[in-house]
Amino acid sequence: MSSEISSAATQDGAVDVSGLENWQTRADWLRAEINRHSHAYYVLDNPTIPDAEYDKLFRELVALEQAHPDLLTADSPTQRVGGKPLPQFEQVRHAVPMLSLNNGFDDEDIDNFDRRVREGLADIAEAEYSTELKFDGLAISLRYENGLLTQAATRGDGVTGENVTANIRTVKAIPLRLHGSAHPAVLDVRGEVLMFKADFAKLNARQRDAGQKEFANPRNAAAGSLRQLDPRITAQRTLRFFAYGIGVLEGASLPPTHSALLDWYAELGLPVCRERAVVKGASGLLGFFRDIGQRRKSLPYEIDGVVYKVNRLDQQQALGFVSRAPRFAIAHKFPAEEAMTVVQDIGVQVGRTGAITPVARLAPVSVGGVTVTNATLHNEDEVRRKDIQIGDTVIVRRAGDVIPEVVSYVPELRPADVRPFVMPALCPICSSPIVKPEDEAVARCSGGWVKCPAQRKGGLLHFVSRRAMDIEGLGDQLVDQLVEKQVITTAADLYKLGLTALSELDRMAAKSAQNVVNAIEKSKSTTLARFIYALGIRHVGEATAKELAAHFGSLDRLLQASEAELLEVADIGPVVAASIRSFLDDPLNQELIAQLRAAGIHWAENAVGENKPRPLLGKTFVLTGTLPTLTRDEAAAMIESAGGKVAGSVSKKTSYVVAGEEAGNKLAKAQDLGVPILDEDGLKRLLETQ
DNA sequence: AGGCCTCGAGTTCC
DNA sequence: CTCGAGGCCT
Repeated sequence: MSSEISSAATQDGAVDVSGLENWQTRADWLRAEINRHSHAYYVLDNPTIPDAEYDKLFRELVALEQAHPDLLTADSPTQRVGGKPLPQFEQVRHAVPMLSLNNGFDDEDIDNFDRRVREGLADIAEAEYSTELKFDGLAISLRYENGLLTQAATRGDGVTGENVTANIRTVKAIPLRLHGSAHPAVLDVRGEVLMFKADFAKLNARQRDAGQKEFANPRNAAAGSLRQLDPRITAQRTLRFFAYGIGVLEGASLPPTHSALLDWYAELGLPVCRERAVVKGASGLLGFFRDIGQRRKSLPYEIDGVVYKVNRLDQQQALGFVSRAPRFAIAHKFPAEEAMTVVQDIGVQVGRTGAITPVARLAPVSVGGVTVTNATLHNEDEVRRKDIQIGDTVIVRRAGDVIPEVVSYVPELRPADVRPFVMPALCPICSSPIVKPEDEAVARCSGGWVKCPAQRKGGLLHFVSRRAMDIEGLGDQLVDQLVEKQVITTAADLYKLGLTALSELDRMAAKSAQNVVNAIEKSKSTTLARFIYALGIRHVGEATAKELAAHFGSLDRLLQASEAELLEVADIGPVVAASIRSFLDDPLNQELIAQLRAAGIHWAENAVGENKPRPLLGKTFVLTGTLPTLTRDEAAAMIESAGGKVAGSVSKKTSYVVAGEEAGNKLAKAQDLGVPILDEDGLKRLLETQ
C-alpha cells in the first residue's frame, strides 16, 4: 500500500494537484483502498493495515468530498455514517416473504427430517445437505440493484418489516456495492445481523462507564443498535453480518446448489460464515451438529443451533413448503441457555456457618438441557438489587458451567399482587434469632451447631468431605438421617458408630453399612492440614489449614499458640487469628478435638520433609482445563511436594499456568498478562529438571 | 487509605 | 463460578 501518497495528501490541501480529474482519480483510489481494507477486516476477518492508517485514508476522503461535493457518490464509504434521526421506521413489504424454519431438538427429530426429505424426493437413497450455523441475531433482507445497496429491511412478521437502510449502511461488514462487474438487476440477500462477543463486551464496558444501561446479551445489543432511530448511534456499534439466503433475483440465474450460492455471495464481497459444510445423510448432519456443539464456546459469536438445508435448489423447490415453513430445511437447536419462568416462592437455606441464603423456588423450566427448580439469590442485598419478588416472571440462565442464576425479572409481566422477600427474624430450622451485622452482607442463624441441626449437618458434611477427612459413602442422605434421628451430634460420634446402628437407617443394607464403617476407619490416618481444615473453623479453609500445619508442625503447638503467634503465620491477620483462637478456647471444641484424637485419628507430625529439595519454592501455579493423564489434584500434589503453591486465579504474580483441554478464561488471562503457559509435559519436565 | 490478590463459602443437578 | 471479605502491598 502506498502510505507515502496518503500521508502527503492528508496534510489538508498540501498536495499540489490541479484539475478536477486528478481529484477524481484520487477519490476513486481512496474509495477502493478503504473498501479493500474494510472488506479484509470485517468480511475476511484478516486486517491488512493498522487502524490508524485506515482512519487516515478515511479522513482524507471525507475532506476531499467536502471540498468537491460533485465527487461524492452514493456508494462511497463515507456515506455509511448516517444523517439525521428518523421520526420512525417506514414499513416495507417483502416481495418474497421471510419465513421461519421448523425446529428440531434431538437426534430423532433430525432422523425424521431426513426421512421426510428422502420420501419427498421420490425415495432417494441419500440426500445431500448444506449445513451452516444458526446465528443468534436478527434476520435481515438487503436489496441490491445493479450491484448497489438500495434498501435494507428487518424480518418483522415475515411479510412486512421495517426499513433500516440508514442504519445498515453504517455496518462495515455489508458492502454498499457488490464486488465484480457482472451484477444482477435485483438481488435480495437474506442474512443475519449480529454482534460478536468481544464487541458486545466492549460496548457494555462503554455503557457502564457512561452510566448507561448494559445490554443483557449480544442479540439484544444488536437488535437495540439496529433499531436506533439515529444512525449515528448505530455507527458507533460494531455490527457484523453473515449472508445465508436469497429472496428476489432478477437478471441472473440461480446457482445449482445452496453451497454454490454462498460461494457466489463470497465472490460478491458479502460475508459468508466459514463454519459450513456439505454433508450426506442424517449421520452427516449429526456429525456437523456435534462438531459445532463442541466448538460453540470458542466461536466469536453466539449461536443457538445449526441449520440444515437440502443442497440442490431444484430439490428444494420440489419439496416446497408446509404452511409457513420450508420442508427442505430445519434448524437443529441447542437446548436454550436462558429461559423464562415464574418465582413461586422465595425460601431460605441455612449453611454450615449459619449463613441464611434466600433461594428462589421456580416453576420447573428447562435451561441448557436440565430442569431447574431452585436458584440461589445469594443474599438479601442481591434480592433487593435485582428487585425480584414472589410472583415475578424471571429470566433464568445457566451461568458459567452449571449453576443456575436469576438474571432479572420481566417488568412487563409483573402481576399486581407480587410480594417482596422478607428475611425471617428466626431461623426456620431451630428458631434461634437471625442476626446480621451492620457491615456484612450475610445474615446468620445465631444458634450455632449446638442448637441448629442445619448447622450440625453442614459441619458434618464438611468434616467428611473429600478435601477434609475424605470419608466416602457418607453423603447428604445419610448425614441427614443421622442428625435427624439424633444418632450423632458431633464429628467425634462418627467414630463410635457401629454396624448395627448404621444398619437400622433407611436405605442402608449390610453391604453399604460395612463400606461406611471401613471408610470411617480408613479416615483415621490423615494429615494435620486435613484435620485442621475438617474442624471447620471460620475463615480457615484449605489454604489456611495448610499454612497452619506447615507453620506449627504439630497440633499441640497450634493449640497453645497465642493470638500474637498466630499472626506470624503467612496470610493470617487479626480477623482470622481471633477466629482461630476463639474456636480453640471454646470448651466444646476442646472436648471435640480430644475425642477425635482419642478415637485414633493420627498423622505423621513434623513430617514436613525438611531434607527434600524444594525447587519450586516461591513459585505460584494455576491449573486450568483437563490434563491428558494427571487429575487436577495429582498435578497440584506434585507441585506442592516440590515446594510450589497452587492458586485459584491468574494474576501477575502467577509464575506459570498449566493448561489442558478445554481451558477457559484463565488461559486467556495468562496470555494477556504474558504468564508462561505449560502443558502437562512441560510441567513434568520442569519438575524433573529442577 | 486504597487497590489488588487470594481465600472462603455457598451453590445445582443428576 | 461468583461474591464478599480479609490480608498485604504501595
